[in-house]
Amino acid sequence: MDFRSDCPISSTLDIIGDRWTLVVLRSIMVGKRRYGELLEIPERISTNILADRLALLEREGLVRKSAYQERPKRYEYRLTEKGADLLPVIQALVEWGLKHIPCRWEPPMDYRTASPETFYPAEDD
Amino acid sequence: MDFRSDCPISSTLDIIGDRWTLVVLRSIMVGKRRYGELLEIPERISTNILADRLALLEREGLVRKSAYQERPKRYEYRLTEKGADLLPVIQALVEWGLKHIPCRWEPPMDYRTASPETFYPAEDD
DNA sequence: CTAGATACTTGCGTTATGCAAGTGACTCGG
DNA sequence: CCGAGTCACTTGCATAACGCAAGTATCTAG
Repeated sequence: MDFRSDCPISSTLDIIGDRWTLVVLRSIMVGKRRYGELLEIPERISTNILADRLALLEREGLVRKSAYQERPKRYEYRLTEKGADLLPVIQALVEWGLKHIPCRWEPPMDYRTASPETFYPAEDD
Repeated sequence: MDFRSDCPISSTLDIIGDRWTLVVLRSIMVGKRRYGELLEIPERISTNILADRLALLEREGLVRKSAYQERPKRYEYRLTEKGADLLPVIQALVEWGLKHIPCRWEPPMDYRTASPETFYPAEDD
């Protein structure tokens, strides 16, 4: 990974600063863990972009892929601590959106005030 | 502006979710107000992208362009309340970057804990 | 052994970004 | 009044990212 500068803002954006990465992360946070589930989000992400973003998130250590069953082998994606730590960014986006864009869907309050730890319950496997 | 969904997260990202917009906003927050100053940021933004992002920020009402002198007429860009309200997003990006990316430049603490009002001192003109 | 489900990959056209060079308004020194 | 300089962009063109549709690979149930 090379960064545009050593500013922590631009560097973070070098990793997650595009149209889709945080949307995928948000979706995992609200419980969508499988590729098929993620394809069904209302933003209509396309298959190649989703695969690409999941690979990027895994490569950057924000998400971990693990088999949740054998025969047939199926995988799910879960947040790591590094990924869950983006919750404050996402929460700040929620607050800005609700204040400045009319008629947005309002997430439940417990999501808006949750802490990152809520989203990586078991780092074991 | 059309949005991918009515989720406040994806909608906010529809406006500012690219590689450059928040970097420009950050630069304005730390006191760079003129086109020429903004061109000198360490991330090396190109002229067309900067002009494009400034136009977008103005169109979306996050930034206001105003003449700071006549003869020769010169303009500067200042945050509106709507733009300054993105400070929490930027601060969250700072904290994540400092925690998870090694060797980043560390902004002064008063920037990291400031509130949006700091950045739109006078809405008059 | 064939249909269906899951999880991707490939191809290809459109949009966004990056780099270099050019333009237009103004100002100042001679 | 003329030419050089500054500021704030704009234009042209090449590369990278995104969006859509279709195809592939693996497994499983019937």
